[in-house]
Amino acid sequence: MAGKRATINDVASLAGVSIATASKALNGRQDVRAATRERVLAAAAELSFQPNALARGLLSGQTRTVGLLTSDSVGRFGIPVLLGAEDAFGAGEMAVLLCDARGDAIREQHHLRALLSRRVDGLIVVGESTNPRPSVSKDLPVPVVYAYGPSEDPGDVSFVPDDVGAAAMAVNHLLALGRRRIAHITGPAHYKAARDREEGVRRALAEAGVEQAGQTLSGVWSQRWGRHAAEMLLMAEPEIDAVFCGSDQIAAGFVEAARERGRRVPDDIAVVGYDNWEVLSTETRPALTTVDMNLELLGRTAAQHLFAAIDGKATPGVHTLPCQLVIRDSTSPPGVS
Amino acid sequence: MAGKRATINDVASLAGVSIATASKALNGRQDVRAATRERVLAAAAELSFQPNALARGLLSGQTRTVGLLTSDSVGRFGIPVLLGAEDAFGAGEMAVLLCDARGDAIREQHHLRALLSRRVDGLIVVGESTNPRPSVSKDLPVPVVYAYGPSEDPGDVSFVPDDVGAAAMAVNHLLALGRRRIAHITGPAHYKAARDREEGVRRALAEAGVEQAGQTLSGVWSQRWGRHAAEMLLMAEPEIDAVFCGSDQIAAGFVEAARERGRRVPDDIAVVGYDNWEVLSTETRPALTTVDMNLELLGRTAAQHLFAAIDGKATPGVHTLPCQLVIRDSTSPPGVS
DNA sequence: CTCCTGGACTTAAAGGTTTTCGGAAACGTA
DNA sequence: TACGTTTCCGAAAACCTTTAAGTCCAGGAG
Repeated sequence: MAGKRATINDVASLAGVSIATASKALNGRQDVRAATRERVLAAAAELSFQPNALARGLLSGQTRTVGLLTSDSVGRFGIPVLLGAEDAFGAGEMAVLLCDARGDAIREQHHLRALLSRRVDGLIVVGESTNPRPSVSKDLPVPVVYAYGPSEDPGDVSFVPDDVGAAAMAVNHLLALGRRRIAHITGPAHYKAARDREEGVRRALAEAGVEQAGQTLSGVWSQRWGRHAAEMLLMAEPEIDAVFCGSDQIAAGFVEAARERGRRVPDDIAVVGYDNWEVLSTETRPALTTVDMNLELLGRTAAQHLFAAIDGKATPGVHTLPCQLVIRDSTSPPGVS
Repeated sequence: MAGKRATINDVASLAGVSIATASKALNGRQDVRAATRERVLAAAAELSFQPNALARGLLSGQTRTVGLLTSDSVGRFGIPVLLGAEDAFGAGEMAVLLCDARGDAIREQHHLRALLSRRVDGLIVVGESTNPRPSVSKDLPVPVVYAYGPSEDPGDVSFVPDDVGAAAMAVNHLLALGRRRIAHITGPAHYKAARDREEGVRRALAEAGVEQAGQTLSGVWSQRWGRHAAEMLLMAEPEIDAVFCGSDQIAAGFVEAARERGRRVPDDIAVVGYDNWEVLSTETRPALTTVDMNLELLGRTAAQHLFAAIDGKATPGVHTLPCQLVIRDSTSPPGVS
């Protein structure tokens, strides 16, 4: 730990100029002779001078810092968004102040105050699900962008994955493989994600004039439920030839249980998962065809729009971003696997 | 987005006092009459005044902000540490500035400069493995604490999980169950974690006077390698009755392959994993007995010691923190499962 | 010679808060 | 009345940087 930090004053003294000249030299402004600039730069290097961002921020009103307020401690959604946001900021020298509210509204309020008092230039709020959440932007002096979990207020800016479209895409993929007895297993119905994905299934099947195999099975997002649902489904609808699962965990459970009951995946039953959670999707056998929600893209987009909102104008509303179908072995056409 | 933010000046004007008095009233200082304080507080509330942390930090030299510099984009280790740190800071109103270097040294340098210019009070550096990493603390004006990946410089403060002790604990658990033919499958030998865990195995077995079943199998950390290693091991050492795996992924792969070869877990072969990565450890069948590295505790401890280092004195050196064995079905005594 | 131009540099203000120190009022005592 | 003490409050400096405005000087044009 070195001693006191050098200020621009020290640099100016060492270079034998005023602090104004030093400032101009350091910031590449014009009214400075080349020789003088060089002297200042040398002095700054010698003292390893770092401009004080607080003083700069105090003056300019811009801190080049944004807050990221998340609710999902586990980081399942927050992390990719954070990475995407960092990506978008990266070159621009932005920094991210990260707060985790852990689903607690009063802790969220607390963090919000802390961020505001630190004068962040903007805020990204990441939800723990795609269910709309209370707006936080009321009377806030900085722009806010919602990622993954949209704001209830349509006047806010929100970015969410296109669950409906992605589910339709998954089902269309199964249809293109010639499968016609398609079932759907998903998570709790109080998740908008589950309802949206079901809606996508319904649309795709309706468009193709195909009947869904059995009712949609709603449970939880776990592997255990995937196994349980598989047992029920294979009993009730033994002739199914494809299943679209609402999460990779459910899909992994389904595959395991189906195999134990003598059904081969993908030959007898093709399986599509959701999330592209790689520890599951690439490691299970067969590797899972699954929907990737492009969360990093979501984060990047949110960050870019936060930029736009900061210095220009925002585009209010809930924007849906396309997902991507990652095709792996669990839906290989017969004979290819 | 509301208009301009209220300053302490506005509060003072509204309350009809000077800014000095307003400051004292807001900060709970003594020399201000109760009635006056109340007037100031009311004015602050009416204007929803938030003190400007930049101005305060500029004056006091303390920003109540720490930087967290991580290298593992995926967040496998960084996130729990972050949570633990937030926990330790939480009440104290600290904020965390998060940067991800993504394993790139020059990006790390870049982030470091950014954090320093923002005048963070301290730094936590999270490694992507327990391999010692180059020190970053040389001539830094703020204290640094290393978590998970220790610094190469013994003068720095580092906190790492006790891999050796944890592996010994796992093996002792297997020995206590009466298992005597214990094998070890782990990750790449260039990981210190793999070597440390192997060392723990060796010690525990030596202490019990038991011979290890076969050589330690080094591969990668994946489920695929777990399956592959299982095949090799069951061929070479068919009579094994326990396996200690260097990760939950390896363990999950082993269990799957072993079952396919007709070995029952835990009746024929008891299995212990490592990491307590819950999506694997609780969801596989049987649920995995595994080592939890207590990463949140690690983060909390690192944060607490950063506090100590900030305002007092640090305790240099590499500190190992105990891990915990989480016992589940994969090591149930026969007849219990 | 004066006036102007433009370049190179300096002075000073501003940004919001905390803190030190001094001042003023009120009150009690001589 | 003069003086000391206590209580409350205000003026101003300090933190560090940027920038608008001002100064000074050399050199060119008239």
